[in-house]
Amino acid sequence: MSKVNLKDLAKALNISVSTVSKALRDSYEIGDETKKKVIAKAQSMGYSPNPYAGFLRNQKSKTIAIVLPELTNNYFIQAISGAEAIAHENSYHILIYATNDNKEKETSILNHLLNGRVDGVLMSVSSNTSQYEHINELIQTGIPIVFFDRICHEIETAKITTNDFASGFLATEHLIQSGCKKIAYLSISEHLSIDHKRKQGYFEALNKYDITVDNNLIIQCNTDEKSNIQKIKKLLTGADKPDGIFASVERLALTTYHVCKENKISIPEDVKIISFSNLRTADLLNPSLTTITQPAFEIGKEAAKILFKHLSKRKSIIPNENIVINSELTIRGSTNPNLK
Amino acid sequence: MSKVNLKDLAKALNISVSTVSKALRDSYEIGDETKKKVIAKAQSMGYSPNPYAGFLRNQKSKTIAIVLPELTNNYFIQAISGAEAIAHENSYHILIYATNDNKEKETSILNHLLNGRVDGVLMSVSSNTSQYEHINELIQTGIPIVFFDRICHEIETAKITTNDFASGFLATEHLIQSGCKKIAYLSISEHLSIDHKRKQGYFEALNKYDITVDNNLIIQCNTDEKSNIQKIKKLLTGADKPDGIFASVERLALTTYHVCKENKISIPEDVKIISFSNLRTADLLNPSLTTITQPAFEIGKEAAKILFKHLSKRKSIIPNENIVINSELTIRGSTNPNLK
DNA sequence: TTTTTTTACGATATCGTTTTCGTGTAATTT
DNA sequence: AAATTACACGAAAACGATATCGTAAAAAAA
Repeated sequence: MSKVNLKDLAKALNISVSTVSKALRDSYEIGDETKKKVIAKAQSMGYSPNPYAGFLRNQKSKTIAIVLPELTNNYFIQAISGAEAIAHENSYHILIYATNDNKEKETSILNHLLNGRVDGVLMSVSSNTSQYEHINELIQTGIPIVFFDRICHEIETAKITTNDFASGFLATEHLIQSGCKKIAYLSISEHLSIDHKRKQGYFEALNKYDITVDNNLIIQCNTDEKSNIQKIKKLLTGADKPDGIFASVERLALTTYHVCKENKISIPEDVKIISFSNLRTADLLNPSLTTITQPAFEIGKEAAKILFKHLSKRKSIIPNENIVINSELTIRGSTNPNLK
Repeated sequence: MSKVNLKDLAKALNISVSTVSKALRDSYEIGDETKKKVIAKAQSMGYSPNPYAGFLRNQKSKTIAIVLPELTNNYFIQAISGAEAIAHENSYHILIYATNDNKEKETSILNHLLNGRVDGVLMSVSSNTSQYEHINELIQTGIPIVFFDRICHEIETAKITTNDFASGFLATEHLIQSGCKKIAYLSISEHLSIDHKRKQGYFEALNKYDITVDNNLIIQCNTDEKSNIQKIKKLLTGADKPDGIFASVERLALTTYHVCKENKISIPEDVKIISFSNLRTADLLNPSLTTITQPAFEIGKEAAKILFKHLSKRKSIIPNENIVINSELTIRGSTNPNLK
């Protein structure tokens, strides 16, 4: 009913607060009989320790933050889900924050975390973040951070990614082997390392097959859906249209699908599409979408595991480490008419 | 760098801790000059108040919990996203918990919240929850709960839902008007009020058009995907197969799509499908899916707003209230071959 | 001038834990 | 019997911020 604290318990048992506390924490200083009595009473009175009092005392909050560009994104949600599973195993709590891909909000959120509200942070940076003082400040305060997916190379800590370069290469090579000669790349942001690596993979594949890079085929997209539609429409209805598209993220592939539908461009006949994606309905789309799928759940789990490993060691400095978990190519109808 | 507290600030300024505290909270007791000095120093030393100290003092954590059956669900994610927006406006923090649709985990999570870790809870109950002591206990501790979507009628508080009955009716009527004579209902759980209401709407529509209810067409599904596939396959390949399916939740519609694909059953020619769904790719599916879409983002916002309204009033008891935000029917290819 | 009020600040208790240290009793050693 | 050690517990000081109360000095009222 009303909240029971140690004092109430002590009064009910006619012993001191410190004895109750020690009994509940199974201290060697307390006799077995007393321990039993205390535990029984705690049970019957429904005692549950006030978390904040403990945090104040030990400076440990048993809480981590997950900071992400957006929530309505299949990849991030799966990653959160993986991290949640590990957090629950470790009796940790998760605070969640969305930056809306906005550096100001991101900075504001990190500043709110400076004061010890959380013991550690899992983070994917926003796509327009190119300076990192706000992140460094957090680390210098002694709050460890683990990056996943949209990482910061400039900061020394653990980073979990997928094999972006190799996957970018593979995706592009798959388009080439499917007969594409003119392949466009839909870029999400020039500031993001993942985008850069995927694009490098794309270049490498073009190079291997002696295809010259055409800068007009590299479309710089952003978070503004309408402008993306414009750009992709222009690309697909222009004079020099591509026969293959490699979308760096799921959202851009879906936009492309919409543009194609709108303009009666048929996939894969007119243009083949491949995309990084964690869409569960990829195989139900019209046509089904060929994807590079990241093991998002595993990536979330791994990031959380590394963070907890260091938290339990009371080491706030996480040494630099790059962990790569490979993505998988699944060929479907958007690159192969037989699988449509 | 290292964390600065009030004491450090006081020492640096050569004034007392209480003066610093009051100056920062803009108390009338403190002179303007002192205030300015304090604020400037706080800025320059990077002072940020320790949240837990304040919580201990005022018993307010500025944190709420969102407790959900699962995270990898479009509806819930949009709802979280809506709640997050409101929470951020109110400078509140969000703890997130997934019950995995498991009553034990749900109970364990709520028990962890009993001790004042959060000021309030937004919740969608797990589908196998039929007893509510764990929820009542939380409320009696003085922690208000607002339900959304999967609500508990038995508990007196605010509840946000969509017009489940009317939408169930509308969905079924749409199938009937599209020519269906034998309509199956895919139920998610017999314990859930949303399922019950949607089913009642289904009954009502059948009744209006003089179609007798056939219990063999009401398929009781659950969280086990494999068993659902079995049941739906049996339904669609059996002797008495339906020509229309109303899926109570998105997941079951997607399972049905998979079963149809696997067994060469064509939608909408062989069977028409309508479903409650918040899938962003509904119009890109093959065929595009006719949906009843809940305004999930709005529902999350509304739930959070109501909770915060009561939290600011310091009233821990939220009077019973049923708020309904209507869903929208979008007709697409799965019920209309022309829109395929 | 004396008294009252206002202004501006400091000392301190408090929130609920944990933990260090102290202490009285009983058990063991010399 | 005296001295030492172990045992079981209590008192009290933290953790950091806040709010109540008290009190000098200055200002206003008498």
